[in-house]
Amino acid sequence: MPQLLHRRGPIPLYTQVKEHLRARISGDEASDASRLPSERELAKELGVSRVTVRQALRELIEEGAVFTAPGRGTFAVSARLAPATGRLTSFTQEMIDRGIAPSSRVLAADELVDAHLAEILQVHEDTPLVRIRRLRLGDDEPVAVETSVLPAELCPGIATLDLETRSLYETLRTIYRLRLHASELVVESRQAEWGTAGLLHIAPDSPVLFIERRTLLADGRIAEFVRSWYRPDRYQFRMRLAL
Amino acid sequence: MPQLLHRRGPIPLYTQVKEHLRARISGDEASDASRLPSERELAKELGVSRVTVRQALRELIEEGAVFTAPGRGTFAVSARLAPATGRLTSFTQEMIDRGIAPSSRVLAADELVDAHLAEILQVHEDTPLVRIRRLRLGDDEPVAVETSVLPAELCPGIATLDLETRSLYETLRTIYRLRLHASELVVESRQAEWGTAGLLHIAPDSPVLFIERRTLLADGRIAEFVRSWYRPDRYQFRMRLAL
DNA sequence: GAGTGGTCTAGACCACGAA
DNA sequence: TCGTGGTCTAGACCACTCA
Repeated sequence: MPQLLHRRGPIPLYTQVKEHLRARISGDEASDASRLPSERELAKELGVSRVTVRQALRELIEEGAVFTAPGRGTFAVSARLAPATGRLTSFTQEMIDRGIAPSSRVLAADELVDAHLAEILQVHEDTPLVRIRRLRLGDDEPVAVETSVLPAELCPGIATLDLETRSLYETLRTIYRLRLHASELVVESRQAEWGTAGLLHIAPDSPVLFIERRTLLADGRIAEFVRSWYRPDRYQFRMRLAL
Repeated sequence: MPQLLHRRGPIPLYTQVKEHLRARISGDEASDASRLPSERELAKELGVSRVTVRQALRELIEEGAVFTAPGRGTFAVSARLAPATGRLTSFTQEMIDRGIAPSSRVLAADELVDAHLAEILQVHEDTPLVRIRRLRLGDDEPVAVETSVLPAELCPGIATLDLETRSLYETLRTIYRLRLHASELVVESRQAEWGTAGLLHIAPDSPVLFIERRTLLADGRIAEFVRSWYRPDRYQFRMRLAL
């Protein structure tokens, strides 16, 4: 058996096992719902413990790439693209995935104090906030209007940075070292207001997809509150969820 | 230390540890982002192995209830409701959570053969299909119109069962023993068609939240394809996602 | 340097499914 | 009956954080 696994390297063994299994699965595309070797066989074959194999399998299960059936075995979910469940992609990534060139135009970026917004962000009502309003474009056509509000202390000076080509998430992660943890979304169907309709080049009162998002840090603090209005013909919200 | 854990019972130890920790977290609501005892302490205190504690913690992390910081410790994400990430709740459950009494009226249930629908369900074009069209109500007011299409072989005779009080998911799970695995969703904002608008008691062309859903079995087969039209004032799509 | 979570090992017993 | 995944144990070493 080839020695594929690096035991001293920086990559955990179970990650290597996972990649090995992923390659194996996509190699066998022909066979439908093909069974993988048992956990014990894999452990022996790769020279690792069964616990390590199980950790690799657990992550593949979470991604929807395989499933287990107690008493029967582990099976690949083949013949389909299996995007990870419950993961959120940014506007930027979403556009790239669809083969559309994303860009942004900053309409406004200012600092303010607002009791209502402070309550939404769960900070004291006189906390300074940053508000960024952007027009999101796909292939240079308007796709969405987006207003982000953040506590100023989390990202001092963000309004002066380049927010037209860089993703806001990337900026928060790399420049401000914030560990973004989860998002809470509310998705609605609404009528476009006059101003929004004008920016999106649609008729006032025509339907828009309205998404409200709060992004949380690992410790539960709220990093940003975003309201987005999407042109329904240019953007649909897609998601894969576990049951 | 009290003997809280049943070792012979049907409930896995790590589940009991998880519930113990959950109770402990919600007990300490006052202390903010409070640190939990270390994994080794918990293991000793509860008389289980560290691996078992880690499995409990892993599930709490997935639910967003705690987070870990290597070298520092494990912390509760306190002072907030932390719904599980990436989980989908049924219409029935969603209404109950909001304190609204859900019900349904079956508008039509028939068997058909349709090449276009068969393609969506990824079955042969002359496969018999079942189509169920329902009006979903909350506190006896119309909330949504929903059309479900399923391969007839997966659920023979379903059209004759009670679909007004029982959830369709529950019926598929308990009566037909189908293991529902994941859903793929597309959420859009649309104008209401004439017939849909009438059923929902809204004006034609007013915005509706349109959700298209394909539910997959563990082996990748498609169990159902659902199109739903929601009244935007009575239903918003809520979700918590990992980043 | 002491304590933390992250990784890894070599065993063990159980319930379940298939032959 | 035999093999499967599910659960559980008692250890071990590592990189990291914090005092």
